[in-house]
Amino acid sequence: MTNRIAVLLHTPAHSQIAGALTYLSQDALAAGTLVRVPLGQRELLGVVWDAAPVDDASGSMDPSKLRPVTAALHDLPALNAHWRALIAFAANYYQRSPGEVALAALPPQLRDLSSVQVARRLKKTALARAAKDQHSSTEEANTPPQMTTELVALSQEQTGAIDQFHAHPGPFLLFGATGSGKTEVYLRCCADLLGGSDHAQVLVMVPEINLTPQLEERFKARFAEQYGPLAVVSLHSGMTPAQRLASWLGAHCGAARIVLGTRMAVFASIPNLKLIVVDEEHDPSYKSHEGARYSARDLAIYRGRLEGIKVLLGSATPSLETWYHSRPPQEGGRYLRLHMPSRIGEHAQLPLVRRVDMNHQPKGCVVSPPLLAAMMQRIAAGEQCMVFLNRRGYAPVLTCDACDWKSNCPHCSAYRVFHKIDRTLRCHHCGLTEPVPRACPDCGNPDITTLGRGTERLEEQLALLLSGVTRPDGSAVRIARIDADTTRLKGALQTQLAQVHAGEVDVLVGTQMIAKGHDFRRITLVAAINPDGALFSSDFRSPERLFGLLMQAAGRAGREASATCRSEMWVQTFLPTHPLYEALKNHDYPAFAQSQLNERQLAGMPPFCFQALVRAEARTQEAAQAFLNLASAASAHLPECAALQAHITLYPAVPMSIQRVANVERAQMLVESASRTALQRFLSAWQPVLHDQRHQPECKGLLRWAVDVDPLLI
DNA sequence: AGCACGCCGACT
DNA sequence: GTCGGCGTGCTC
Repeated sequence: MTNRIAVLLHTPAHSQIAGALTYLSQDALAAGTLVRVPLGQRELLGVVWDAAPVDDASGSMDPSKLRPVTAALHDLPALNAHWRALIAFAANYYQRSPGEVALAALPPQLRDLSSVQVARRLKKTALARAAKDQHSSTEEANTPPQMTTELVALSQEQTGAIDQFHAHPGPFLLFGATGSGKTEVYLRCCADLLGGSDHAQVLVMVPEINLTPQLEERFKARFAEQYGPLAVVSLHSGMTPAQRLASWLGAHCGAARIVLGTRMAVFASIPNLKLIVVDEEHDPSYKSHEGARYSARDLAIYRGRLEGIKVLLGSATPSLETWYHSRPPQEGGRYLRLHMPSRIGEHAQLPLVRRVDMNHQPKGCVVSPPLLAAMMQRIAAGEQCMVFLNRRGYAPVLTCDACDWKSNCPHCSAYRVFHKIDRTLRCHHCGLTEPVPRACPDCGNPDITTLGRGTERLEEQLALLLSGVTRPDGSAVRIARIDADTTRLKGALQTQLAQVHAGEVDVLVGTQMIAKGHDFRRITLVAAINPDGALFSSDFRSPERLFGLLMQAAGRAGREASATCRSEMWVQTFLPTHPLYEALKNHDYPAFAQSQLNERQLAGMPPFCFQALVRAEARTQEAAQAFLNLASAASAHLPECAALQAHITLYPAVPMSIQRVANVERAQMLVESASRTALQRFLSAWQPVLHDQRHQPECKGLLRWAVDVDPLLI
């Protein structure tokens, strides 16, 4: 037992065991080797870490207390230096322990399997690989590759983008309008790099795989043929543990040439990685909301630089951060912008954006008369309409006219939403569901009325408003609704989408769920019922998200619209001259982005500053805020923090916008700096101070806290 | 993070 | 008398 081995385990960022723990081993185990080790009463999976300096924490520990490694998973190749560097960076940047990040990046089932079981799974993968090799060699022998893949002709813009991709090191922003053929560019870039060397692998990330089955299908269709069915694997949380393990092993052992996944895939072990594609890079689901709050898009950029490979981000409405990074190089831009402004196809016109000034419509109307008339016309012509409203349920609040009672949630600082279908009041934050009371619980008044409207009520209202309209064959209008309520059951979304595609629906009502990723070719009219809310939000990223959503929704419209009848995007608004809608009308993302960037620069907001948020949850709001404010004050007494004070702004603790969820009080504190490194150094030095505040008497009732670096929601 | 140990309230 | 709440502390 001569070798001392540093091992990462799933342990939290502070406490006394945040770093690697030291174990003894007969053999010298290479860094990246997976091992099973004892910790207290348990046996855990660990990753052998790069040798620590001699005087690390274990140096001060009694050597006789060191315990031996139980077993090493020698059948599994060690995780390589690039992977370890990515884990180390992510842990450091997002203020978590390397052990937590490393172990969370491995398939969960690996934790439960013995070394023998792992060897068995691996053999399966190896056999599969052998079968695949045979498959591809016979393919190659029998048919030349160009015969097996039907390549569509590229547009001039696509060719230009691909040429630039090859000529430059990247990273790239593929800024392409909806329908400009971004996916084909991804496919070509992947194909080119996969063909460049025998074992090359690519990683393709998508926001949510269940929302983009079309992309997955296209990649499978294109590459399974060429490299065998096992060469394309998926990696996302919807998979069973066994599937995830199989995919992960495929990627790790090199059999999988194309790894397709959600944000978690950025941590996959892909030894011969040559390219990372991040589709819809602006999508907020690339940011993790629990555990280490990482941004998979940002880590993709880092990983690309680390491995010396290309990274291709794609979007029609990039995040302002990415847009800013892709400004011209002479202005300091670090990403190369590849522009594809045109839609492909015969009737490739962008939809006409029409703004309805709701100030001049009948008071209280939901669907304005001109929009209703336009929808009727489309339905009569046999075309489809899509209407969206970002609120599900029937009405967001119930209220008593007599005493001003409102349908508050007893456990959250939010209203419970009225769902007419089962006459319940449901809290969308804690899930509490109760039947609607017969009368006002406070004063007994039987007249309880609804305030506002959700998709359920909109669907009902549209059914009424459109009841007199008939389709070309004389039958009645068919209305369908898609939101989190109608798609709760597994597979329900796919079924409902199929109905829309099959033309069994004339009017589709839904939340923003329907605006994302789906290609409804027969829809020629898209309408946003009440999008103004985002313009008044306290979240400075709201306009950016709204613009993206409306652009995306507009992109749904009318890829099959006839030349004589152009497709339309309708926006009902009380602010028709707002610059956001002005830019939308012109389909001018660059103008919108520039105006937003100007505002952000003036206000000193990201990307012109860097932020971190400390969130605290406690039994009482006082305890949550006391914890944050005490930690803030204590930082002044810590030399490392005090030295950075000039570059750091610490804001006072404030309640979160939804202050209480499930009887837990929530508060947050913003930390800001013009320098990313200053913020990083501050947070690292501050971490132990934050941890120590737990013991203060004022913090009694504190439940948990977490640091969120580069938060999306402020 | 788990999992012990440990010390106070309502039940077989 | 025990079952069980979660508060503190420890794990190489």
